[in-house]
Amino acid sequence: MKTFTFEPTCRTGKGNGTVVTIKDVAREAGVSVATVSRALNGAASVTAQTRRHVAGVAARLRYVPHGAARSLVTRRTNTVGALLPDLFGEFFSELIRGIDLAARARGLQLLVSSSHGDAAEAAAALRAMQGRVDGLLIMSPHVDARFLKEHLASALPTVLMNSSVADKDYASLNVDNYGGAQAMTRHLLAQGYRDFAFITGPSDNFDAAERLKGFRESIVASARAFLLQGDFSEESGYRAGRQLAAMQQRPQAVFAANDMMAIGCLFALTEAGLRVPGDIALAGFDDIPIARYINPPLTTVRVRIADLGHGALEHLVARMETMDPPPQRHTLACEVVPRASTDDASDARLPASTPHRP
Amino acid sequence: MKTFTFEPTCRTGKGNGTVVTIKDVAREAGVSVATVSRALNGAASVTAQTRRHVAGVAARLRYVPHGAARSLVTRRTNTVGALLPDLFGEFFSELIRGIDLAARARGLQLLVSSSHGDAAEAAAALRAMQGRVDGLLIMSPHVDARFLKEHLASALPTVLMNSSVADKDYASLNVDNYGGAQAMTRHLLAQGYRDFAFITGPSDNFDAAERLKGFRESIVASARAFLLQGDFSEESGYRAGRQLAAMQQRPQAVFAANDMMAIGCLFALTEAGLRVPGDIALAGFDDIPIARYINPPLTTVRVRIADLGHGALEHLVARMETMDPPPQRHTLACEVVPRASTDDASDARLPASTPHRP
DNA sequence: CTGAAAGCGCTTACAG
DNA sequence: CTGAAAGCGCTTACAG
Repeated sequence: MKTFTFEPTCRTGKGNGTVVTIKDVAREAGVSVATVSRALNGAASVTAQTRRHVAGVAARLRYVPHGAARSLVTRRTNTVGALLPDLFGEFFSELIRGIDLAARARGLQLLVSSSHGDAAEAAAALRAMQGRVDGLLIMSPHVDARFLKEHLASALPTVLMNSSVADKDYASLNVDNYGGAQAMTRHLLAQGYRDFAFITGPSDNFDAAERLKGFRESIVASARAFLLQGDFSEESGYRAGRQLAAMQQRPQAVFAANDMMAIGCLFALTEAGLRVPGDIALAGFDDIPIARYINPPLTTVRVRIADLGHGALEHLVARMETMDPPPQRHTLACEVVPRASTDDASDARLPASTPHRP
Repeated sequence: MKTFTFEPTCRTGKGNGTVVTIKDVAREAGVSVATVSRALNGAASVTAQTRRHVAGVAARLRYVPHGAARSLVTRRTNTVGALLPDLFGEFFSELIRGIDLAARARGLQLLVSSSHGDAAEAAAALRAMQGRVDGLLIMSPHVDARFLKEHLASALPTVLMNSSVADKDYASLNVDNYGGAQAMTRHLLAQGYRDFAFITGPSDNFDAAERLKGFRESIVASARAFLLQGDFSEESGYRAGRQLAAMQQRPQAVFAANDMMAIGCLFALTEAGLRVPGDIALAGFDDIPIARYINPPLTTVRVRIADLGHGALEHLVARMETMDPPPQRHTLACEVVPRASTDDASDARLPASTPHRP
């Protein structure tokens, strides 16, 4: 209530929208700013009575601490950054969700940044985040060990997600793309398929390379395989499917390096009058939600994407708490989900694929 | 190179990971911190030569400005916050993508927060963001005008997305749910359907209420309609579909308040041996990607979700630049996307739905 | 248990 | 064109 006549900005004014600071609260409450700080931050040394009083005044004034000021002195932002290549589609949706849930549980805010078309953009994004976060989660095809040494402050805790960086200085959490592709290949072999086509992902993509490697190294001597170049897009899968349909000697089974390509391929095959899996079996990788809904439902490798985000954040928190132990590289297992696209007899077929009158 | 023997923390040390500050750059460059600040921020008053020199030293030292310190003095964080109810699914994925793209283009960072199960959680999230962002994008079922007056600093620029808040004090951007439902209803009427079922969304959801209203107020006198309660989940759509299948007098067409319920409904209908649209037509709302891929492809109302995010951010930026004009309420149009689920003869059918041998 | 004071790393009038 | 100094809003030893 003590309003000074000539005070330029009405600091304690409850009328307009001027920012309320800790000083205003201290003045109103009749205590020092130190006491306000302690009371509001739950320091043990404050009387319960004082705490209540200060809290009441702060609430009445709608006081919100200035984050930057606090960060400046505490050296903590309570924020983690997530540097992602894109935000489009289910994959990133799930990834962010996993990260967000874990961050929330830890009381951390989440700063996101995406759409880095090239290394320069990624570097700019990295720069913009540094000095604003306590830790960093990075997923980017443009990022290698050299890039990180160049652009990342070594003091900033960081965890790489699905990264090809194998440098001892960086912690990471990767999906076991190799193991997943291997498991799928063995599954197909176990079903009796011996003649394969593999639709690859982009040649510069680490996930894609690992999946290809897992496939390649699991093919037994008695089987044959050839590659079709793709780029993870539905479009490229469609093109591959057209090629397959045009062949006179078609493979028995197609393994696409991701679900979107498998779906594109499926359209091309069906369009050409081929039945899946009757004429040709088809498998994907990722288990995106659509995989269950298409006709026939798609056999694929399930990647628990939200778990990747969650796990990476937990890993990051561990590093933020103590940078002492050397960075660790972790791997997240995936599993084969058998559905109708590789097996006519599968129970996994959805009712939608076998309509009949009652 | 001027290293002082007893300096406790090796500030200019390029060896370890201690934080480099503007002082270190100033000392190394042999200028004042003011000059470093000006040079790095592109002030016009600095010599090109000085600027180059300072920039070189800063780069060599891997200097990154401390965001909090800068924010404290500039009163800007260059960050906007997005308060969302959830991050699950295509809708939020697209929304965040739209926001992120627009924010990037404006050089703004994006702080996200989600998963507010109730008003208390939303309030906590709101609090945590204030004092850390220059503006706020809010989408939350728990937020009404009273909540905002209570928890939101009036000085913080804010834009509500898809909000029922009609208070003159708040800016907003809403999808035209009413108009979309109206357009779909008229489309179905134009196709000759006269007997409808409408599967509603959650009763406390604003989007759901607007869609229902749009449907209700567009039904002509010669048509009949009844409601089935849903909650936007696929599961609830499935239940509605079971109910429909069990009726002896089925409606000619079902309009679900969102695509996920339409998909659940489709499964139940197909499972019961009913053909869509032969026995019963089906329409949804949202045009999520799956809508195109199911069999038959789903007639729906397209909501340009990324545009909602993009538009809301642009609206917010406008308010951040000048709070002078009174808050405005904008609306984003949507459009009917006719597909096979309401029309056997539609060209929109995917090849996948008409397989045949060559 | 509380207060006065220093200081976090910046930017920006104010002089020169 | 550049520097010295004040100050942004907090927290935290340091005294009492």
